[in-house]
Amino acid sequence: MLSKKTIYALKALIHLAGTPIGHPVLIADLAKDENIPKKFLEFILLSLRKGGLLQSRVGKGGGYTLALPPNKITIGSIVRILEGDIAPVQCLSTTNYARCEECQDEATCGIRLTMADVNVALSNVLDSLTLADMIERSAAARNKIQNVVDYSI
Amino acid sequence: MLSKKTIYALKALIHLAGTPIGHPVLIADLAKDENIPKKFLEFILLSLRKGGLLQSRVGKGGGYTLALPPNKITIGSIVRILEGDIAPVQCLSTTNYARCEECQDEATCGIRLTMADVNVALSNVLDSLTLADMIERSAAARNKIQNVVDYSI
DNA sequence: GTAAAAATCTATTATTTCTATAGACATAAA
DNA sequence: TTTATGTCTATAGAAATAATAGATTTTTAC
Repeated sequence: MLSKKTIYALKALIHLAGTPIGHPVLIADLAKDENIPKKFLEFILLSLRKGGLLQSRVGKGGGYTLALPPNKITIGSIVRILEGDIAPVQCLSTTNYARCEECQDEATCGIRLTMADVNVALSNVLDSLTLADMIERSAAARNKIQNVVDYSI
Repeated sequence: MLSKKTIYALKALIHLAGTPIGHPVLIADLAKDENIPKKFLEFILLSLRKGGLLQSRVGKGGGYTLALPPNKITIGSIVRILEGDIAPVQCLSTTNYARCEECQDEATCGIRLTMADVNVALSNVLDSLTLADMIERSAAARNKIQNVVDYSI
């Protein structure tokens, strides 16, 4: 289950993707528009910037913008930055590996060997989806509803 | 990331799968053999029993046994019992649905529409893997190592 | 060069979830 | 009727998540 932090990040990124290029968005505005606690959002945006997904400018006229086009920002990269990892067990993590206290021998641990499949499946789907997909799907759903409404009138 | 509770459950189930049919295992023995805090394990086994994966008998000669053959116990069912759910957002959960406070309209929420794909991928892999797979893979890995050792002598 | 606008940093608190423990209770077998 | 066992209720401790506060630095514009 994704944490609130990650959901906030996704909402913020979707918002930023919808603003014209060259127009930085203020933390305060983003917080107000998306109903995210401002100080918490500060921390989230900073993480995303350090993770390479956002650019920021300090001072008057500053704010946040995407560092990449939306179709180059994968959901996987977002989740990895905010949740620390994707792997179902830490002994499978590449970015955050730790030996599992619970098993004697990693090489023959059935849990690990099986969770490796889960890890691959999850990584594949998360890395194949992008911010652009999120926006497209939302728009497509809105269009569909709009058409149904038009017909029914 | 799976909680310790779920890892403990997997270890316990693997252990139970390895004991002869008709021989219930005591909580105390399981706790000792697998290095799981006894009281915590009690709670876990009870959850698994209520979830239909284990059978128990009270009193002398009692203990726990699997309620199903290992190839009928999916990893998905285990995770659902211990973690409550698999869905990445609660508004996609079938067993534990809750409306998400963060979105105005579920039908057009880009996060939800995208996470639906993740949910399907995750469910598919978790429901395709079973306790028997865990055991087989562990055995296969042990065999492989054994053979390598034999050759090298 | 000074004032205002903005992000950034450090620290702390509050809340929730996860992990673990204790003790009383119920059930079944010998 | 005693002993062995799982079951239940309650609670405590630890860790992670969510949120807040205030001081600091950077940049622009006047």
